Amino acid sequence: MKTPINLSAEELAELLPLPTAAFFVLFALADGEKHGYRIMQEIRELSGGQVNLGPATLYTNIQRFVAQALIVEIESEASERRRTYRLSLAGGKLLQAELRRQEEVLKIAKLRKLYPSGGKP
Amino acid sequence: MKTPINLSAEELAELLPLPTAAFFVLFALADGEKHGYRIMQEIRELSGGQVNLGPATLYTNIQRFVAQALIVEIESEASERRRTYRLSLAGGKLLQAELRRQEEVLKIAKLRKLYPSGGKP
DNA sequence: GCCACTATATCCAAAGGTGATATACCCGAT
DNA sequence: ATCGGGTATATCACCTTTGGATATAGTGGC
Repeated sequence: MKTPINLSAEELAELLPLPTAAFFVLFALADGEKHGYRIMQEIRELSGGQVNLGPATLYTNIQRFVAQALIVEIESEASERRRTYRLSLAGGKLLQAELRRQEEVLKIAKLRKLYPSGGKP
Repeated sequence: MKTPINLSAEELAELLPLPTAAFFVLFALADGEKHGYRIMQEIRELSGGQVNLGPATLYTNIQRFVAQALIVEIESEASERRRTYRLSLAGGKLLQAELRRQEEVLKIAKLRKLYPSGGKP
């Protein structure tokens, strides 16, 4: 898997909706570069402990994203034992598309008054 | 699979986050009872064609939800060839919990200004 | 009579997720 | 100094979820 493939816009659209674990990996990287283990911690924190990736889920997702060129490994940090990643342009676009998709769903949910969205208490 | 099990609150919480297909099945039922095929159409419409369940995904999800007593089969409609379902109380609670979870994520995304959320056009 | 659509159901393979296990480094406490 | 816990990456084997294909059958238009 040495050749990252640059996905077209159509191929990017076909990745939607993202599975939860995949979404959170991109989401965790959205506010800056991180190494794998840090991504895992971030996801646990972001989700209030509700989403907890095991190492298998984490690293297979990272490897897939690197192969798809949605995230990029960068050489920073003197520490040899860490591999640090950041979102690529395509990865950022994909994340935004997914967030927009999710917002559409919540809009419909609010219109249908499906849940007490902290409107006014 | 003749015995639907009533899940406790803890068991319900462990189902979060819901996989996309499972979420949409509950979501499609939120505004009223529907039969299987209608659920499928509703999901396609709700998602602007982005989510398209195959029959296997649809019916295995329905069967699982019935077994978990998250949806209930009801006898309405003279038509014999349709099986109509509605959300159970537990199913409704689960859907709301999932919607709340998703909203939390989007709140964080907005705080981090990760995407141009259609603020005011 | 035929075709497209509605409707449910199952088979099978592919994709995705998870716990267990392994390796190894770092650091603080005993 | 060493022991244990946390950091860090990686893979295995199993399971769940998903999706395309296939099957069956009723309905409605033309």
